[in-house]
Amino acid sequence: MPRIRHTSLDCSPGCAVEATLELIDGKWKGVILYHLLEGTLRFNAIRKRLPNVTQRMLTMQLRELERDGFLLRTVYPQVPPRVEYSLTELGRSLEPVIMALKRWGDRHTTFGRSTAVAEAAE
Amino acid sequence: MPRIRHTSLDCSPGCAVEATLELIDGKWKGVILYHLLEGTLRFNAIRKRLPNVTQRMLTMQLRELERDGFLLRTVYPQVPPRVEYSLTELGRSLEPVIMALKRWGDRHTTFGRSTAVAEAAE
DNA sequence: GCCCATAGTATCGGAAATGATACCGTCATG
DNA sequence: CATGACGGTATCATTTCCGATACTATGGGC
Repeated sequence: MPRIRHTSLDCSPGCAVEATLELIDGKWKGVILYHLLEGTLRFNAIRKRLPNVTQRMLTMQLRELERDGFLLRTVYPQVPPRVEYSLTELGRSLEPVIMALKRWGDRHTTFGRSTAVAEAAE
Repeated sequence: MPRIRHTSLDCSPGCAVEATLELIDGKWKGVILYHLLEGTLRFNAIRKRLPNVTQRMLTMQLRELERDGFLLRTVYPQVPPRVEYSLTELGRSLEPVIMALKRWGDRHTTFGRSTAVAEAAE
């Protein structure tokens, strides 16, 4: 069952904030989008970057992202199968959002400390 | 019960993205932060801006935001009580994130269409 | 004496999100 | 003939989130 879409127009300007959040919410979507910003990736390639995601969850998140128009799923009819995921224009339009999230995380969470070094060298 | 904090350092650079998302996730936090960017607000003032939030949920979200250091809760010992919420420095540091979310929402969701007009007039 | 305003708590329950585990098809390789 | 790679499904259990509703304290005004 898909998550509740933003159907009720009952809120103030801040609503756009929640609307966006809803779309990229879901435990793994943020990171998935982040990694796809760097280019096309195969299913297992994404999996390797997300050590704790289960196959099921990854599939689900990818399908939702596809449904929302953020990414394109290309199946090559080979054996073993080959499936590639890449961002659409709409997906790439999220870059400022993703990068804002990452930048904040780098500066203000314990996660960021490691990569903050690399970024400081910019 | 508080939500799971980011305790496991098991992920790649994209992790900062998720870490940030986790902090501002929770159905109302985004909008709350957005409204508080404009200044201090009392409990019921926030409530009026979020027509669909229940008292319980609003309290919970505010407490989590306070716990995470994003806002300050000031109680004035009066009757009837008066409680004011304002952003901390850390809270204000989220402004780029919130605004990126809002901007994207304004441009790409049906929510945005109305406020997009006002923004276009800038 | 009763009601109102403010800012909450307490309790219950249902729905949604996530996790664990097992299974599937096909071809190439050993 | 068995095994492994790839990209999944199916099923079940659990965790977490969220909503509805009722209840609370206190002082002032009627």
